[in-house]
Amino acid sequence: MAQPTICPKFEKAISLLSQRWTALVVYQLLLGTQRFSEIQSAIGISGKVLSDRLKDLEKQDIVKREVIPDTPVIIEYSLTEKGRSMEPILRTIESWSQDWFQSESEI
Amino acid sequence: MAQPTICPKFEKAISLLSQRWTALVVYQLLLGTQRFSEIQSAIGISGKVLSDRLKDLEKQDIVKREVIPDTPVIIEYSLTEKGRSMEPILRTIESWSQDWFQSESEI
DNA sequence: TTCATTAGATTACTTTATGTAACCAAGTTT
DNA sequence: AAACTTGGTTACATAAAGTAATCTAATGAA
Repeated sequence: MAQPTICPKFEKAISLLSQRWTALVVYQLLLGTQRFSEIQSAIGISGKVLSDRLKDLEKQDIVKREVIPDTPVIIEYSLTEKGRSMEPILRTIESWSQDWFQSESEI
Repeated sequence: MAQPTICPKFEKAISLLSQRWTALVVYQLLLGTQRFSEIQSAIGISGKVLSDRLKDLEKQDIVKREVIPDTPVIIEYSLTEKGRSMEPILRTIESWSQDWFQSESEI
């Protein structure tokens, strides 16, 4: 029984998206350029994990990190073209969640 | 600075999809009803975690479990309507992955 | 000069998730 | 009875994520 193997590109995408916080960080940056602490307080992620995720996402060319010499230094994060290209994925999830999940108040 | 809070429905969907293996299990079941061992060998997941995931997905009404009294017993897993409604999400990820990821052989 | 402040990040440590491999149940064949 | 089968579970090891304290480098207050 030769199982059709799962496409490696698809697997890479899935493994990226199934890493905790990744999708929420990208979703948050769809709103525009943000600083470390803005992302942190918006999605409620710990500094340690946000730092890890942003490094991963930078390495994968999804997020761009820009250092602005001010005092204290300002670091701005934004989506690259590849990052922005993920918008349809997030929108599809968003719309599915509206159709199929109840809000707490409806329970 | 009142941060707009992230929608709870969306957060639920994201937390479901960012659980390792969940998306791949659903993707696999889009091909049709399958048995435990078929899913297992198709996506390379351990029995323990597959068992956990299927229980979660059943509880969330995404997967249906059917016991067929044969010998040894046959257990068939399939998607519910809610499960099938996730297809657009998987297809969007699939298409994004084709556009933005290199296959190993292209590196 | 010394101290406190700041944003971004790291470190040490705890808790949770996942992986591995051995084992179990119940019916069947040998 | 012993061995085989599928769909699990269990015990244990490793990896990932959470928490809280700490670091750095520039600056301004005391």
